[in-house]
Amino acid sequence: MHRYKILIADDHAMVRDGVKNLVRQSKEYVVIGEASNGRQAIEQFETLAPDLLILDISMPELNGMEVAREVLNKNPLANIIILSMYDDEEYVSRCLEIGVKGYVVKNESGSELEYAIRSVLQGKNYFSRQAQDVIFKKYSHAVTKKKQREELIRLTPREVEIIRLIAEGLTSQQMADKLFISPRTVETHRANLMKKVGVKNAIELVKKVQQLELI
Amino acid sequence: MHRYKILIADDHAMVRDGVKNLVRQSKEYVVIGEASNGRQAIEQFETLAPDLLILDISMPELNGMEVAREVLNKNPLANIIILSMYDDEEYVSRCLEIGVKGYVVKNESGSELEYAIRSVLQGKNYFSRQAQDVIFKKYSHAVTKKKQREELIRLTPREVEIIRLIAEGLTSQQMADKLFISPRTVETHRANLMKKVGVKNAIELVKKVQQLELI
DNA sequence: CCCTACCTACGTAGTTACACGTACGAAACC
DNA sequence: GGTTTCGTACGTGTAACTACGTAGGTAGGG
Repeated sequence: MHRYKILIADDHAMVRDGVKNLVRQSKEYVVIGEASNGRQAIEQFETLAPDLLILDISMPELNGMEVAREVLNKNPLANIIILSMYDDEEYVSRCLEIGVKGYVVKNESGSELEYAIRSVLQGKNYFSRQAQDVIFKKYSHAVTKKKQREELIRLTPREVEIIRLIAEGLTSQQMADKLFISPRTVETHRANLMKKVGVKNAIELVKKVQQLELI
Repeated sequence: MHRYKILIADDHAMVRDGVKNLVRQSKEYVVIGEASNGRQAIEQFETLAPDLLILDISMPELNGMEVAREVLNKNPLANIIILSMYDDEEYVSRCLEIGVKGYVVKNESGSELEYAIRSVLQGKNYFSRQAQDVIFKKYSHAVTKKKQREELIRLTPREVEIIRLIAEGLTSQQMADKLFISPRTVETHRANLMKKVGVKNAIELVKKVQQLELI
């Protein structure tokens, strides 16, 4: 019978034992190795070729994220779950960027990790609720900020139309042809827009608008 | 004893009953009204002034999101939870933008809604796991796409430097002064950048780079 | 009826960007 | 030792943008 091979890296034996116990409950998984620092984790990953690597985020030598980055550099398809004490936004974002498949905050229940393991081995991502929360907050902050700024700078419908075309890279002449107005009118709108937004050329204008529009 | 007043709007009596039952289990809440369409929901909200409005997303007359928008327009501090069959990305995003405090997918367990009610009345937001998932996916897609594209279009360090300055709205002359190089050199870089990225002017260039950089 | 906001349009003059090239030295890579 | 990549630099001509104005018509609200 095939069992998924799991490698655990954490500098606290107690945590490793906890994970081992959890994993042992299911016949589908087997822990084939342990590491207590980042350097070891990388070495063992290469010799043991596990199906899943569970990494504590804080370890001596190399921390979990650094290990993840190195492992994923050589093996982009590696399955990695990060265990962390913190649901720090910076950590979560960076883990996402690095490409780890799971992020579990330690104070969640054990079943959280269990579920994460199952999901990741099925090819899905699993970021625990708290980890998602931080991204969610980031996102909703962005959305509300967007609204606030939209209210600060009020553009007329025509101006919105114009600025979209500017952002698409059209010249005044092209916009004029498209809107059946004089290129001079387009330039007036452009000038008004720049004045409203408080910038001094079209480049900054587009940049500003891009920022307000969605980011 | 003070009880939080709740107004329920859903076109299915069964759902309303379900919610009522759920709410009745706690002495802290009381359902003070029901509506079976969007128009009614708004009217009742204004006459009853509930502490919390639970809105089904699909209703005759006005749907839940439209109701939410109207109510929040007049009363920006209103507490609103949206109930939905779908974890559609579009819905979730729009609800966030509108400013609802909670979004619960109906096939989640009842305790999900219970928790949402509690959270929202405590002043927190609550978007159920599935709803967060869509935002999460959106975000992680963005992150991985960013990485992919970064690899597709490889810029030299100097080019990165130049493009940042372009994005700040500097003219070629200003960049030249800043970098102690000829303005013609700056223009060469600019031209190379436009060629690499595949656009035809600085505006599009900045727009493109903005997109790749974070969104 | 007045006032404000909006869309429209123009003039002049100066600045900047863009397209099309070419070219050379340094460093890195094969 | 050749090739590629990168950063540097220039010329010329056209197109586009920007700054500074002015100004008429229309729709809506007070």
